[in-house]
Amino acid sequence: VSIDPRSDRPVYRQVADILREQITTGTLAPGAMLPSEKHLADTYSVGRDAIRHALSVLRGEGLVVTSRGEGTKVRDLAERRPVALEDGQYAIARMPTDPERSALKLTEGVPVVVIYAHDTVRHVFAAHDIYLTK
Amino acid sequence: VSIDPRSDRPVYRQVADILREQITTGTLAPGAMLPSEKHLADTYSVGRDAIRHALSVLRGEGLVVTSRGEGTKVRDLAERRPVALEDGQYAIARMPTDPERSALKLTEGVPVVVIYAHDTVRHVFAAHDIYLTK
DNA sequence: GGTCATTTGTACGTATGTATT
DNA sequence: GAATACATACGTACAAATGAC
Repeated sequence: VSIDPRSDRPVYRQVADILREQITTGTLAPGAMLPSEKHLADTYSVGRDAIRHALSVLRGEGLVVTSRGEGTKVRDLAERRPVALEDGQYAIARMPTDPERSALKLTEGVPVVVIYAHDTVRHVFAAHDIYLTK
Repeated sequence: VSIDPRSDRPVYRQVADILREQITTGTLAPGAMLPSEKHLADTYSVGRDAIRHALSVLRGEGLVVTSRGEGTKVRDLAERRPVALEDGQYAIARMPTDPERSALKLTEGVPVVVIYAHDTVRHVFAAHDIYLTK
């Protein structure tokens, strides 16, 4: 499993593919720490840019979580929990605003789901924590 | 309106704040092109990195769309359309996979909403195109 | 409590590829 | 074809958070 810089597929996506494979097959188990960005960069002989971009992809997919000063670990895919929409409520998905990121302790690349009732915000969830039902 | 590199608030967020302000107040009207990344970088005396990061934030919020070789323009707001969840359907939000990005012509930083019926994907939407109702 | 090494976050620069005009 | 604009990818540097000691 190696990186081809000349491939049409961007390097950062190749790295994301490799790590995703390791996560979904269990080589990297839930709760396990990934190697540091520097270590990964050295391992695959790519820049830290590409590694960070790859990790951002995986965060967006809800596969890993990253903490500053600590590192990146495999999420417990334990489960999204159901959230039901009530009458008169509607939901949108988008990237979080700054206060939302702070409140939910979200890292880069993680979307939120916002539930409105009568054009007022009722709930804000990290997207990978929930699924919406009728 | 200027950037303070010594502020606690990251430069890219300060830039995003400025542009967001201009969009929401109408200084940058829907459909209007933003200055190029290079132009913005020169204007605010920051690196292109910070500009790109700022634009990524705005894309995630659904405020602008970016096309390679063309530029970034202000989205027509208030054009999310309602999508109703049917019985047995559920929806999740996340960042898109690669095929999804291609199919929907999404750029960096834009989440998707995926509708499932009986654990099978039924629809995939760019998050900023829709809102979900019961 | 304080110090240090480690790790991620931000920010700059440069270069090259690719899509659009 | 040429110019413009975004995408990717490398490098460097420093700040800030964490954990170990």
